[in-house]
Amino acid sequence: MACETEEGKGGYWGLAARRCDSCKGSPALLFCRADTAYLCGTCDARVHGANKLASRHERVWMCEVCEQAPASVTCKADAAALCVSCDADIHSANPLARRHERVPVVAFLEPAASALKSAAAAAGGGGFLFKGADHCDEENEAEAASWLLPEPIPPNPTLKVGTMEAPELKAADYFFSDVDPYLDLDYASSMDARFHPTDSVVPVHAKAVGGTPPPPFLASDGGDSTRSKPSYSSYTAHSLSHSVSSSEVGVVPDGSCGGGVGAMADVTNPYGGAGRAGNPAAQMDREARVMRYREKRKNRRFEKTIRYASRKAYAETRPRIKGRFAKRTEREAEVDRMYSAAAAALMVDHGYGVVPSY
DNA sequence: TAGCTCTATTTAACCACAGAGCTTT
DNA sequence: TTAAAGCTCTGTGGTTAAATAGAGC
Repeated sequence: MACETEEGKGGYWGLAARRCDSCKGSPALLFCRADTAYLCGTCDARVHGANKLASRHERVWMCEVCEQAPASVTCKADAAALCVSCDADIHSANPLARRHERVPVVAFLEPAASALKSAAAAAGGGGFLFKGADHCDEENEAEAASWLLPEPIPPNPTLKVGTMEAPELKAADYFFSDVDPYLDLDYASSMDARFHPTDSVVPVHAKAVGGTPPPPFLASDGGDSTRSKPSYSSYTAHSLSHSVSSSEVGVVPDGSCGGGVGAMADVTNPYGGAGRAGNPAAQMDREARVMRYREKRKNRRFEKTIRYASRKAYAETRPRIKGRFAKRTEREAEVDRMYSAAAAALMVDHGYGVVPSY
């Protein structure tokens, strides 16, 4: 799948990617600091493979968002290399984005293709670079991208998957490697509805801290909190998810689309609306929505999360018959009540306060 | 190559009940 | 306007039947 299209169409959203300073034809893939030049993969290999001195030129990837400037930081949460401008724009958008851990981009000396492979390996195969090598992902991305592209783009029969010398790969495989086939740009509203804040916390915890949200569980590896998995903490998972959704909605309104229905309608008809692709406002809106979607996708969790720890506790202690919940017998209920009363009294005696009766 | 059988894997439904949230008084 | 009572709905986990996929003949 190639996002890059015929000459003149340029990069995504109609924003032309910066052209290679050498061949003037292909989109620039990287920036050579020594030469102060933007180069495509082919020209990079040619220029920096010419001699030993040239091969020691430090190069950095282009910004994955604007494709106009060299990347200056790598955002771990977004798994994307960003230029100064895009970094500022994106990470000042909302509180969650501001928490993204970013590290200065590391220049590389090896040829672009090798650097890509290294980056892909470093990302554990799931990184933002070189994902086009995965055929299944490529198909899914193709489908997803087909929903997003402002205009239908015929597949490029000359493009081979994983052929890194094809600079066209960059725009598609780098940028859309994050696009989920289950594209749902209206995800925020639906999730907001589903996880209403008033129903998203374990009540006991919320009360215990007097309304102040407990600190989120951090990843055991000490990594950045934006990507950490909560360990048995429904509060963390859902309060975080909600904050993402609500903040995104606040930052990037759907504009003229008029809410969820409109947004979805726009997605389902990406080619609709004559002249939309050429409408800067529409493009910006589209860009914002895709960015919002990517942000959500980064925080999406597929593992089961527990919203109510107390209910989990009840469920685990509840009698079952062939896996199904069974009614407690009167005797069991009586024992349970006695135990609960005794436990409550014990806790009161020790100053723990009264716990909800089982 | 199509059709059938068998095996392995995945998915969804079922159950009772505590508690949140809403409505009524 | 506030508080209390009553009602409705949600979420929780282990088991199992049903559905699906794959292999072999």
